[in-house]
Amino acid sequence: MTPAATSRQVGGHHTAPIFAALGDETRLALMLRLGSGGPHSIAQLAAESPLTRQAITKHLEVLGAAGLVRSDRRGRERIWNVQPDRLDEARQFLAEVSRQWDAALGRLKHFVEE
Amino acid sequence: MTPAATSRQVGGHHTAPIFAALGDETRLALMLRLGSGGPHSIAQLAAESPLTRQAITKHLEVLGAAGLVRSDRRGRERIWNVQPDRLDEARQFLAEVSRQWDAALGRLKHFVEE
DNA sequence: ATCAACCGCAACCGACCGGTTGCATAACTT
DNA sequence: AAGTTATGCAACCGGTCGGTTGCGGTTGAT
Repeated sequence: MTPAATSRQVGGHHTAPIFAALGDETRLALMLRLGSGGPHSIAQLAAESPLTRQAITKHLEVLGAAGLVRSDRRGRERIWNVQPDRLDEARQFLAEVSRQWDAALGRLKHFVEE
Repeated sequence: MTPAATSRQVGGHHTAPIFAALGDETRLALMLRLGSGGPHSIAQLAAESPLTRQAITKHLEVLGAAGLVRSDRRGRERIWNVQPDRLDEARQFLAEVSRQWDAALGRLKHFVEE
C-alpha cells in the first residue's frame, strides 16, 4: 500500500480541519464545556468567558464547519451540542499513525537483525 | 467536578498546541509519511513534496515544538521520527470529550423521564 | 583540495486568524 | 406597545502563518 493510498484511506484530507478547529485553547474549552455540561446557548457560553459573545460565536462556527458541533434553533436562542462522529474520525487518524509507527520500528529492527 | 477541574485533568492546556500542529494538511502528510515509512531526513521528505525544503523544515519544527516528532543528527543530515506519547495524549482528550458527552446525554434523558 | 549535498538563518510577503466595536433584527416579557 | 434579551452581520485591526528567496556553513565524496 502506497503512502498516498494510506492517507486517502485514513480521514481523506478533511481530517486537518478537525484538528485545526481543536487547535485553539478557547475552542478546546468550549468542547469540554459542551461535552461535560450538555447543550448550551451562545449567551450561556459567553457568560463564562472573558471573551465577547461575537468571539464565542466565531469559535462555535469554526467548530461547526469542522463538523465537531451542531446548532439547533430554540426560540430566539441557538443551542449548540457536540457531534461525536468527527471525534472518532480524528481518533482513528491518531491510532493509525501510532500503529504504522510501531510497524515501521518493527521492520527496522527486523532489518538490522538480518 | 467543575469544568475547570475537568479541563485541568485532561491534558492540562498544552493539548491545544498538539492539535494545532496537526491542523495542517502538509503536517498531517508528514506524520503519515514518518509513521508508515519510518525515519526520514529533511531532504528526503522535501523531495516528495511540491514545497521547498525550508517550508518542510518549518513544518517539522512546528511538529517538534508540539512534541509529536523528534530529530537526531546523523552526519550532515537530520533524521526525524515520530514520538508516539503525545499522540496518546491527544487521543485521551478526544476520548474524554465523547465520554462526557455520552454521560451528559444520559443525564438529559434521565431528567426528561422524571 | 574541490565540489556537491544537506542543512541553518534571516528577511520578506500576502493571507488568514482571533478579537473587538457598532449597529440591526427577531423573539420573549410585562 | 414598549423594553429587554439573544442573536446576526459587517467592518476593522494587529499578529501570526505558510511559503518563498538568498546566502552562508558543514559534512561527505572524488
